[in-house]
Amino acid sequence: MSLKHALLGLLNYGPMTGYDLKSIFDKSIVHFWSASTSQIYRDLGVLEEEGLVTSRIEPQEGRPDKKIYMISETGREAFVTWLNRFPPILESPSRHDFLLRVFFGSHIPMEDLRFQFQRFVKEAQEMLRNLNGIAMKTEGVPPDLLEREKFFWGLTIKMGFISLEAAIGWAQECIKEIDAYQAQNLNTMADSTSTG
Amino acid sequence: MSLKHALLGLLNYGPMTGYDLKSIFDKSIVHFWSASTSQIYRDLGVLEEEGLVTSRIEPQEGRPDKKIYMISETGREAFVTWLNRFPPILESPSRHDFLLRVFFGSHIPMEDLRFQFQRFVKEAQEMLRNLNGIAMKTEGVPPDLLEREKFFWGLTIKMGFISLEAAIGWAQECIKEIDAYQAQNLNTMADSTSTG
DNA sequence: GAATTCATGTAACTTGTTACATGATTTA
DNA sequence: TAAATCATGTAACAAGTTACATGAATTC
Repeated sequence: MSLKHALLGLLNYGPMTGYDLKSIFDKSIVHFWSASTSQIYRDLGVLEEEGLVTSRIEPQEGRPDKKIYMISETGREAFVTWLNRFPPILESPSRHDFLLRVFFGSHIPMEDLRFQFQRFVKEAQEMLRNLNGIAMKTEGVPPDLLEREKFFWGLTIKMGFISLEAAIGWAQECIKEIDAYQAQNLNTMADSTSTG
Repeated sequence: MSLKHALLGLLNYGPMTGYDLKSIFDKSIVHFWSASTSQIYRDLGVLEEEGLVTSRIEPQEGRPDKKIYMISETGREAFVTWLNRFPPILESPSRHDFLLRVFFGSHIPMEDLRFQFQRFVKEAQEMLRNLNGIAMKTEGVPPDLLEREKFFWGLTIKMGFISLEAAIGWAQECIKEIDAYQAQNLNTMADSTSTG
């Protein structure tokens, strides 16, 4: 359900094409909700069928005609209803590919896992740098709303910082633990060699 | 793809039924990868069609017959291949319902959002307490492997701690920012009232 | 006597991914 | 002249959710 509501949420700022919505997504919401182009176009079609958005065609020359979507009154209501029903965080399904692989880490050489943690740290640090330069696309947003909107966007960006920093700390800690584990195993082996 | 590989990964510990797999999931992997019963049974069927697992029926009385799945050699290879190909973390799609709603927070009263942050803190603290008492289901795991396995499980649990703590810190910070924002707005209003 | 555990799924639906198709305009 | 931007999607497939169906045995 959330993608449709994210689209409705963005359409509150004003009429937009699927293309506009996609580019706004990729500059802001993508940090906590990703969507592909095909999904956006499909869901816009569904939203229109459901009467939550309306559209008009703006003819263009040399380019495909624009199909500009507007949120309807019903759409606004559906959006606010959704927004008022925060689900319990336990119910939000979590999927974390990297952790799943770490869980099964015993099936690959420890050095390979260590390498993956190092890569994780580098990639996360890179993401952190990008987050510093983040600029929400504000073209669609009426200037009088912008200041207030920025407050909420800032809260989500802050979460980006905090969780990336936490993830980096975790991965670095894991590397230390791997090193300690391997050092210990070397000692154990040396012991058993000398005593056996 | 990941759910199938998670199932293969668990089947490395020994033959199991769909029911067993589900209960192991719900005690360990669910913290970073969730799966429903129907999904597990379906994917087991697909894995069998693909030859990555085999199964045998164990008749029971008074209960449905057990269908016990075993990983095949091809399955083991597919699992290790998957495990060796960690994807870039940027490519792992992230979906965070709570953040999506915070992003659109301007559309509900600030007190309501504040309340949701408080609820978030409480729920996350509760999860943190549960994580303390976590016990990976180890019945299926051969004792000689257990110690080594625990090392990797420990790394994922540590991530649970760190990210929950980070999330709690973030939400508390957000509550402070909301209070500051509202105090500032009150002042501005008072100013404009006194001067206007 | 009620709830939980054990044990299997199917069916319908929604959501998300990947690959494909088209083509002018603008910028580097 | 190559790449990026603008602008639309469709089709096929994979993955995830929700609701339903069955029923004995065990534990509270």
